Amino acid sequence: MIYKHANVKNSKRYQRKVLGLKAEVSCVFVMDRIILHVDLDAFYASLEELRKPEIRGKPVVVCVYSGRTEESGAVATSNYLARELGIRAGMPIAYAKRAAKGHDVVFLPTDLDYYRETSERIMELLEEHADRFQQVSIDEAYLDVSETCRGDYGCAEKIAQEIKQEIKVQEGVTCSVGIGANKYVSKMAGKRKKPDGLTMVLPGTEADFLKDLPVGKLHGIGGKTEAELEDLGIKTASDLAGYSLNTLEEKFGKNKAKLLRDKSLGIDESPVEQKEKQQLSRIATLKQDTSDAGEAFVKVKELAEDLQKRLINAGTSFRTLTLITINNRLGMQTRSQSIEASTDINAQLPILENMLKKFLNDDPTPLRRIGVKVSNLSYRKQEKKQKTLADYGL
DNA sequence: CGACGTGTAAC
DNA sequence: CCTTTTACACGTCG
Repeated sequence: MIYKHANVKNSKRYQRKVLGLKAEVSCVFVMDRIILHVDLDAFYASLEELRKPEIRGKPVVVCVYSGRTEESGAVATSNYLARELGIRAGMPIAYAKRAAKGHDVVFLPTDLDYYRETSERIMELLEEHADRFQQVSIDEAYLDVSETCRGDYGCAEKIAQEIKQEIKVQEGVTCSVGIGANKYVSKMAGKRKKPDGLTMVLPGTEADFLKDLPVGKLHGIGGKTEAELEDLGIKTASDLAGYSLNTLEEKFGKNKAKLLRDKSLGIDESPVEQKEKQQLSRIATLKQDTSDAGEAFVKVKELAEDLQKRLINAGTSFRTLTLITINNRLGMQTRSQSIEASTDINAQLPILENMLKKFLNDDPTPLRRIGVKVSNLSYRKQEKKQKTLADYGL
């Protein structure tokens, strides 16, 4: 038995089977996969409630303060009570305060170290239940249980229940789990019931499960694409599924058209695998807008310092350096330059300084935010080292 | 093709 | 008057 995307050579089950079959190797069975998506519910807010019993039962809003004024910044996560007031992730804090007026809402700053620490323990716990594992963010992961469950969705459901129970008991937080035949379907399944949900989409029922969803709710389709689809009269997943592929290709190009069609039907072949980071970046809001290169460069040096630490932790060199600027009208621009592989950003500071000067010369619109990115990374091959924070870049 | 800049999307 | 970090696709240029 061979599983799609299974590491065939290392699979004991495969070796047994092949050795047993000997001559029959040319006949290959491809087993459908079973994937779990686990999403920790309102993670930051839940952790704050966990350690601050006095705020439980209240709307809680965890914020990223930019430091510009007392209240400027955005919402990182809100708990479900706050969401009832319309307070959502990404919303400017000023708007959230307006929505909170007259209610007993708790506003807190993020404590990323605390969240990361807890996340790391939970991810380790999750990984133990998976044949293949992929952490996608601080609060989300995919688990491939194809080999363990061998097509048995009851088995997958049992694993999901165990996971939910363990996380609840050991860490005191809830999660929502989606189960499906691929990553995309498991993700969409998990969204169906939150918080503390468990939703399974059996193979063959994907299109039916998705059919009434507005296209903007499909993972990977955002506001822009939603608007373009709307122009074609496409509102729901089933509209999209029934739409002429030719016409989609004319509007979106072959690749994106295929992607859209797949999303409408619940098709996704991408494997569950932990990927190496391809870029590292830091961006920050300036205390005040400036078109003075010297002033902005002070911040660049700070950010570079920080990136340098992460670079060393990750054990990688970079070949491309990018200066990111966001002006006071919130337009983003980038200037990048490729160099000989380097492991030391500080040695490349003059390059950043030049890019910044040149940039402000061409366009002196005052900058609001500034950032640095390194990409084109190559990892030093390393002896099997301990799994550390840096491994997942959290 | 590689380098560079932008746009979209998700967290 | 609005965060941060990452991925990836696409257009363009030389």
